[in-house]
Parts: sequence; structure tokens; C-alpha cells
Amino acid sequence: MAKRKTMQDDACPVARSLDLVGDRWSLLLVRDAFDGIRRFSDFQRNLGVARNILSDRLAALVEAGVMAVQPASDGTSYQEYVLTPRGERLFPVVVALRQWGEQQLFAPGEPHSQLLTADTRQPLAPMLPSNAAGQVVQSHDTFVNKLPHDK
Amino acid sequence: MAKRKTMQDDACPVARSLDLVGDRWSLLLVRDAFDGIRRFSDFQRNLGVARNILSDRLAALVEAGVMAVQPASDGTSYQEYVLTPRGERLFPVVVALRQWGEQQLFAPGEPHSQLLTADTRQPLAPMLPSNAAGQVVQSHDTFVNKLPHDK
DNA sequence: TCAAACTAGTTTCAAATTAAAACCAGTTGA
DNA sequence: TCAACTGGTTTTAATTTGAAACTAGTTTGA
Repeated sequence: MAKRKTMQDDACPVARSLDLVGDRWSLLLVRDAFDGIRRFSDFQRNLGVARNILSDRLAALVEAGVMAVQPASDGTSYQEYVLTPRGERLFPVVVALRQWGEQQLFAPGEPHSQLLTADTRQPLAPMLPSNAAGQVVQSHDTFVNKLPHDK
Repeated sequence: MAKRKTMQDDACPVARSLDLVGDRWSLLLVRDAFDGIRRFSDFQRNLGVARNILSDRLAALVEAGVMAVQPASDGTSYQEYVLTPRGERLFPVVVALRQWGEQQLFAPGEPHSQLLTADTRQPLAPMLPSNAAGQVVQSHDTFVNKLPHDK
């Protein structure tokens, strides 16, 4: 089998993004990080992921600049994994995945965890792409302008 | 090695979503579908994915209700894979991934494919989560309300 | 203070998954 | 009609993943 080829040179931003976070665990780690999880063993316990895989994924996210390692904030000599500004900017991606799952993958009335605003404890508004004027655009109102050698 | 366990029973919508589209190829297939690709061999040529993997992934997306198989629209006796309404609702996810990639994974001035509105040919507005009142919310303005047995 | 428990991994090994290429039957186009 | 195309499946080999065992340093609490 050939090794997976990098998509970091692809002219499509979706491809480059998925090259970094398009696997089974990375976005779950980012989700947990948004939820305040910082420690190796907390990620491990929460996700049930094998330690070696967790170790690989965290290292890859650090390598990609999505997370950073820093000294533990609780005074112990351990370390923590925290989102960088680049990682924080994945918030819309995680929210969009959450909203799709809520709408499409739960039976009517089936309970699920909810993302709420801290102040009013309300769900967020549904995320919908809009144009520069703020009007919602559907996929068929758009097209991809490809580069000469883009795939 | 143990078989991957399903996350379809997880109370977190992000986990359920990633269980369906959280792999290296699925969201690229969805991206291509938004871009008008419908035929097996066009997906294959465009992505360079191995045929057997493509076959598996398309079948999984059909199984998940994200895509559907229908007779070819060009009169031939072949078939096409098209997004269902459920698949169409992944548009915000793909746009969010695209925007993150554009912002974070290209050097300043480095060209990339662009998603534009059909009418004015302008890029879309950046997608940002907002509350019910339409105000932008940051990740730290939110919290996840977990179910009793949620992880 | 000393041992038990916890943290954050790494190593090993087998199984699952992925990729490439070969193969194949039906369809289309020249 | 016959070569090329379509939409796969099969085979084989490499890569990746997962579970468990192992390691070494840190913290806790009796």
C-alpha cells in the first residue's frame, strides 16, 4: 500500500483542512478542548481512544499549530494541551458539525448534549453561509472558482 | 486490532456527525458533489482515490442518507450519486472548513480555489456562530450542557 | 516518608483498514 | 463492430489502528 499523500499543496482549502483534521479523532479532540479538557489522560478517558493514537494525534495537532503544549495551570509539573488561536478558529467548524448532527442524526425528541450561550443559556442560531450583504446563500447560488491547475 | 466502535449512539452530535463523515475522503466527496460531480469515475479522477475505497465511501454515504443513487441525467444507462437534502445541509460544514483553510493554511497571497456567489461573484461572508439575537459568540461564551450519561 | 495511585507517555503485536493494480462485465461512441 | 469507457470487485501488500503491557516520573494520603 502506498503511504497517504499530503494534501497540503492542494489549491483547495477544504482539502488542506481535511488533511489536518479530517480523521476520526482530531476534531473530537478539538471539541473536547473547547469543552475545557487539557490533560492527556482526560482526553484519553473522555474519548476512550488508545493512548498511542492519542499521543500521535496530539503531536500532529501541535505540529499543525492547532494546539500548543504548556505547563499545567494547576501547579503540578505536568503539561497541558490547549488550543492556539488557529485552533480556536475551528469553532465554526465544530459548531456546524454539531448542528448538522443535531438536525439530522437524532430521532425527534431524542436527547443530546447541547451547546448553549453562557449568559442566556440559549442554543446558538443555526449557522448558514451568507453573502457579503448578509443574505443566506444556498449551495446552488455559489460556484467554485478553480485555479488553472487545481483539481 | 479491535474493530472501530460506532459513535451513532453517542449523545454528542459532533461525535455522531464525525462517525459518518469524519474520515479522509467523505467530506471531499461531499465537496465535489456540491461542485457538481455526480459520476463514479469523475469522483475517482478528481480525487485520485482508489476505486475500492471510493466504492466503499459512496456506499456508506448512501447508507447514511447523505447521497442517493439515481439514473444518469444524460440519458445513458449509468447512474449518478447526488446529495440528498441531508447531504445538502452539510454545506455550512464544508464552507466552514474552507474558510478555516483559507485563513490558516495558505501563505499570504498564495492562490487558492474560491467559493463565490453566482450573482455578484463575491466570496461569502465569514461564518461565525451567533446567539439567537444574531450577536457573534466566541467559544468561551458558550458551554456544553451534557446529558447525565454523556461523555 | 513511603507506598500506592496517577500521569504521560512508548513499545509490541495482531487485526483492521487502505491503496494499487489487475480484472471483469456491461455500455457507449466512432 | 470494436475499442474505449463505466462502474465496479478481487487480490495482494503496506499502512494504520487499537489493545495491552510496560516504563518512568509525580503526586497523594496514611
